Amino acid sequence: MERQRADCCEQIFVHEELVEKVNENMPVEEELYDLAELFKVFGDSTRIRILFVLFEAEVCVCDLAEILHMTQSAISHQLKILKQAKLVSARREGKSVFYALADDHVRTIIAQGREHIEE
Amino acid sequence: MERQRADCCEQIFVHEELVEKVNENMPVEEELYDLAELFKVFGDSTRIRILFVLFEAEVCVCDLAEILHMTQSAISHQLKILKQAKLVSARREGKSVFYALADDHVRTIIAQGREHIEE
DNA sequence: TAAACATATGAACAATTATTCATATGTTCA
DNA sequence: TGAACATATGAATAATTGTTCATATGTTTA
Repeated sequence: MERQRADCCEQIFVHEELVEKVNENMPVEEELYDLAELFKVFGDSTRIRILFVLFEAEVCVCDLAEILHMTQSAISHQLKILKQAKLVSARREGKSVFYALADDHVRTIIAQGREHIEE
Repeated sequence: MERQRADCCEQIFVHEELVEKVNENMPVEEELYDLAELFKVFGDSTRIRILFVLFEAEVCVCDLAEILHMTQSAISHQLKILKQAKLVSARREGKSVFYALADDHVRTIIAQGREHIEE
């Protein structure tokens, strides 16, 4: 098996085999970007707290604001981000808009995150 | 069952029952913060790309830099963040330092993320 | 020990982002 | 229709963050 010389290292560490495997399994640029964007959404404790409320029930914006002791505007801005990431869905009922979890990936991802930090 | 009046809404949306359930299951402030910090680490495409390389093999810093076409310094800074989050582990071998995935939560979390965006 | 190599790190800069404030949009009801 | 309410949103600000550059630390070998 031919090996590839790495420009930066004197030693021959980068096997061509490895480079091929990486290139095979590395998602395309766009998916990498989308993945990072998705996790960025989980990377804010206000949004995490919103998700934990939605784990229990479908809730309207003003109740979220009240439960989390934050302004309506701050909650609304964050809900927009959660909705764009398709982590929550919105349903209007009269003057109010009720938000709910969009699917169960959210629970799994957060559960795995909790498992990781509890080690 | 007694219901609680929300200050912000005229309607009675916030049930005391719900508030109790939320307070029961909402992690404490510190865990919420740690969770958000963990997901922030996944929220950068350079770090995601590093993880995808480590899915295939244990790799040294300069090879990561070469494979990902980035400077050694940029990679090293990101590896520090991944290591602080205990997502990767480091092992020195002579002049080189080899990085590897720390555990399988990483794979699960990224797999769930991919599933979510591929819908 | 000195030189060469691999990695780590502090400072600086540009870019991104969460919240606040003011206000706009959308809905209900008198 | 107009007033009251619930939500959404643009602009501004402060705080955070990824990369680069220069350099420090740690290791090997001649």
